[in-house]
Amino acid sequence: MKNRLKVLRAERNYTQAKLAELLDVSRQTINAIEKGKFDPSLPLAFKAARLFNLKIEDIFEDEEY
Amino acid sequence: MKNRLKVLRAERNYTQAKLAELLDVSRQTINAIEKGKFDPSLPLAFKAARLFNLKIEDIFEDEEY
DNA sequence: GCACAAAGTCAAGCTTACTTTACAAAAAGA
DNA sequence: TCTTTTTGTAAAGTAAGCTTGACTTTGTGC
Repeated sequence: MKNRLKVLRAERNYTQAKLAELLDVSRQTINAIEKGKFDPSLPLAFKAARLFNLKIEDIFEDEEY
Repeated sequence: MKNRLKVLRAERNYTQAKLAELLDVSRQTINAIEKGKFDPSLPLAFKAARLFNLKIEDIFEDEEY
């Protein structure tokens, strides 16, 4: 699953640590998700969408087609 | 996390078993999600959204506000 | 070049998503 | 009522999401 977290972070000048704090997860979790090591849980995806004022689909892209 | 799976199923006359098959998970997983026992993974949420031609947000409702 | 911040990564452990098997309760049809 | 389908639930196991702590690598500014 691809995602635009890195770009969204850059737009707001957030570090991985800052984003982690805002989403209430560890910095390593943000790093792992950005790096595609695993997908976020649905609740975490919702939190990110809320934070960035976007739809989940606008942040995460399902590649299973 | 609330969800409209039961209603969407009803609209299409799907049993839990049928929906499970279409989403490639076990029947118990569908039952557990409908019953609120746990949240689906993000990939599974995407699959459901694709199946019903809806946005994830139109099926699953985050209650964390 | 050096110092510091940011990003990347690893291991061990815990929690949650999901599996299979199995059985009971409820609903629906004859 | 009896029979069958559907739903609910439980136990035990595996896999994925996430944690903390620690360390290395990369980037940036002076």
